[in-house]
Amino acid sequence: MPELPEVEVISRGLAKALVGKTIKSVSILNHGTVKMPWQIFASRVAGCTITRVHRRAKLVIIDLGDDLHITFHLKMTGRVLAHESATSPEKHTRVVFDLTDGGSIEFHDTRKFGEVRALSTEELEEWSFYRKLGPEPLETSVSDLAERLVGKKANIKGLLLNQSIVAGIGNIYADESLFRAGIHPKAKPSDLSKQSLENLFVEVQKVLKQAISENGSSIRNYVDAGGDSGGFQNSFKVYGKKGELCPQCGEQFETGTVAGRGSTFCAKCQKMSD
DNA sequence: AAAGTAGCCTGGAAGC
DNA sequence: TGCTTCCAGGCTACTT
Repeated sequence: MPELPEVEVISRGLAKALVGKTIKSVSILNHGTVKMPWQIFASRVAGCTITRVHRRAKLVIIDLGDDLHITFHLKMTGRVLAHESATSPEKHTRVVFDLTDGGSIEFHDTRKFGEVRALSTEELEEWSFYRKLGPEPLETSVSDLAERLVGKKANIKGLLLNQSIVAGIGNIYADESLFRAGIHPKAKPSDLSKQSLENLFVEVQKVLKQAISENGSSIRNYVDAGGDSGGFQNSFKVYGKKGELCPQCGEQFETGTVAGRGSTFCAKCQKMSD
């Protein structure tokens, strides 16, 4: 499931491949993927030239000039692929943007959770999901990030996953950051010092940066814009390590549901309070 | 206010 | 072997 690092890597790859290219036409193979009237979507993007590709939270955003933006939310299994020449759609290809140079952009999504839109700048800024997004964790100081959690009584993992508090963190990087910071996923910020919360975000930033530098994590079916896998999954310390032993203390990792998600953690190394 | 859960989807793994 | 069940999880909507 692509999170901030994977979406960042995809966006950078798409930017290299696509800026300056022009969309000729669109084929919508699964109408449910396009979260707006499909005729409007198709007519808006046809003939437009790609000026920039970037990321906000877990959204890939392709700018078509100053006032039109294609947004892709990959959810669990979405992929955005840039092809240099004609390719035939696969079973799970949902939307194809044909380019005037013979290439294409393919939105591939096994489970159909992914969402694609083409919005004006005003529509984008008024979109409730977009409007509520919290700050980017790599563009905000750990002090400011920690301040958003201070005193809260909900479990900390749920807060990290809440996109309106901090944008871009999902289950993998939440578990990894909490383990590295030595904080239990069910700990409450109200039981932790500001110092501990700042340290958590130091670890969040380190983990996200390392994952980006290793081209993201490939579990299940993540691939970048060119179809290549990432390498950060080899650096996981807790995520998906159910039944294994903690490398720090040797105790067996615990697993359970926290904030509605599968969670793995070390009950000995990860504290509930300061 | 906050926490829990169903639902959206599919395929791969596990269980029988 | 082949069937059924479970599980993965980002996000919304609804309930407690």
